[in-house]
Amino acid sequence: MFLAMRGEVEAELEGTLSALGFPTDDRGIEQPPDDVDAVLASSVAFRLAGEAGAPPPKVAGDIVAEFDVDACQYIETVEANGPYVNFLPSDAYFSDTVEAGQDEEYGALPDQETSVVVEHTSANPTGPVHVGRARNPIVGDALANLLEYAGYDVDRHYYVNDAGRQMAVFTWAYETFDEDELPDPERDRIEYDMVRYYRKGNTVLEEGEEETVEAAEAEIQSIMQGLESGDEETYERVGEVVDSVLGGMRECLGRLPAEFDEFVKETRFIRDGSTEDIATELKESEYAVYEDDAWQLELTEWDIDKKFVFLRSDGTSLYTTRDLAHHEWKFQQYDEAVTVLGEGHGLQSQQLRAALEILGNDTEMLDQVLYGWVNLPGGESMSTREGTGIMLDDLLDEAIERARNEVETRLDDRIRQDDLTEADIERIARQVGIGAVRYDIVAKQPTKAITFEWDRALDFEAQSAPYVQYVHARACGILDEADGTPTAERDATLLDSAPERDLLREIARFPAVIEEGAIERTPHIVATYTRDFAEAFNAFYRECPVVDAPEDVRDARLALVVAARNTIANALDVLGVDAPESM
RNA sequence: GGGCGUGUAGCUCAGCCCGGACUAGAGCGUCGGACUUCUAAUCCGACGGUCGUGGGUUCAAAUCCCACCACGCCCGCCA
Repeated sequence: MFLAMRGEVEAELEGTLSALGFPTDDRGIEQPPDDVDAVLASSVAFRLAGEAGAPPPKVAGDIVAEFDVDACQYIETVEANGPYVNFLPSDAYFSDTVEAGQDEEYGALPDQETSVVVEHTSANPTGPVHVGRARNPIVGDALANLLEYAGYDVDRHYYVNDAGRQMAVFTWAYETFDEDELPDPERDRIEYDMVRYYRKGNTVLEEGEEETVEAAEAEIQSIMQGLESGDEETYERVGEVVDSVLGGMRECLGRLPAEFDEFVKETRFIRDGSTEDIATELKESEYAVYEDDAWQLELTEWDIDKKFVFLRSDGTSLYTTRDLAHHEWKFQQYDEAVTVLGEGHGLQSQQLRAALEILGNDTEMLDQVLYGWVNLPGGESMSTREGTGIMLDDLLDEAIERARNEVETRLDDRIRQDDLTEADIERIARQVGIGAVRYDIVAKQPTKAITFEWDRALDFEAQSAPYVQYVHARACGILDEADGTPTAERDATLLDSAPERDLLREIARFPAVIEEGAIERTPHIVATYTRDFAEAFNAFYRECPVVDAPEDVRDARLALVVAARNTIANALDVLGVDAPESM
């Protein structure tokens, strides 16, 4: 109802300002601080004071006098408080919020009739997913969820870099070394098995005998040429390595869970000739220069000093050239494209954007969300090739293990008699453990750098997933105890205490949080919201008994609890965090 | 050197895009309280801040502009 009320305030305030002869472009609508009863307020009187030749409070008074409250369903009164114009909610605001909240889909916005592709993770298929990369699927998945809630038609893509030198090295190594030359795999899954060849190959290339290295380089070059020229046999050889490693990584990401609608291979854009077409088109552009035997783009017009090489001196394409074809392909199929990528790709993403513009694309369609690295204490970075870093599998295992200990130590203190089975304990440990990891990462602005520390990543205290999950479990506990759904007869005017009203206000603004997060591409504001919401719910829980309340109050409060449960369940769903019914 | 990002309580972070009720909010930690009650993974209270520094714009700056400092990332015919 918040969105509806904001619409009313926007429209009526515009009319009011216009009637008073003021400009209407700046209406100064904002959310007042917590200790003010209003849902919305306007600070426009400040800025109009000069024009009106009157002090702000006088202007605010004039606006209040002119404002037509009767035209608004959700505004009870408008009042001036010093220079501010405050809009207070009507009974309908609260009762409609209760009604809207009964919908299990509450928070989902109407269909925007816009398709958007969210590309995230896209880690090179060289080995197990480590924590340094894990921020990408967690942020990307939450962003995709958020856009879905906001009414967009979302596809999730993983762009597979299967055409670069890394994969040629990997293929050569896989075909060259015997299993018995390698250490035991760290975990029984295919990518842990495979990465041993990759690491061995890189070690040999760095430290091996000259002759060995030369022979290897020749083979690697031949694989790369095979890929570039569209040789079927080469694709099959490389594809075997790529597909098996990727299969394992996919299982790992599935634990988060992060799932994809499509794995788009880079080689696809070589094979269909689109990369070559792009290169031809770029050569003809006014920004193209041929220098040092290579084709480059001069991008100073975009404030990029570094020239962008799009064809090597041997005539082969580069990663970013292929990515241009990839992006044009996305533009053809979707209305908008969002890419989540590490901050290391900052320059490349600027070059990509500029080149797409040169090719005549509307780059407004493209939104690149950058996130900072996750480093090890001491500033060491995580590397698949070097084998440094914390594996995501290990982090998740540890998180589940610690969560299980928490569940078990609390078992004896439980008041609620719902007899958790071993399977329940396992499930809760998984929900809480993985939820804590995801929440910890998604709750922060992605641009902040993170240093990985076990205890911090696995902190189950407040401002973490379990804190919010507990609210959901409490709401479920009440509904469980009340045994049965609330009757259709519910009178929202009975929900008139401060904790009830505060909770309703939080419920009411959930759709606005979804809308803002989707527009700004900031899933972390949903996490911030869940904390505010949890605070409001816990105050309600403390002060307003539900099950033992008089019948009419009980019915109203049960409906409120249902709305609260749906809200927090969906907010957690956006974040990709499970909502346990019991914990 | 250039580009991008970050800098808010001892620690981890919201708030900054779009200036206004901010006398800057949370959590952790510390100290002190609350379970015969719908789950205490909760709640209540206390302590804790030159919002990196300096200038500027404005009636009003954590928020906008400029300079500087610190840290991170990038500046490959790698991906």
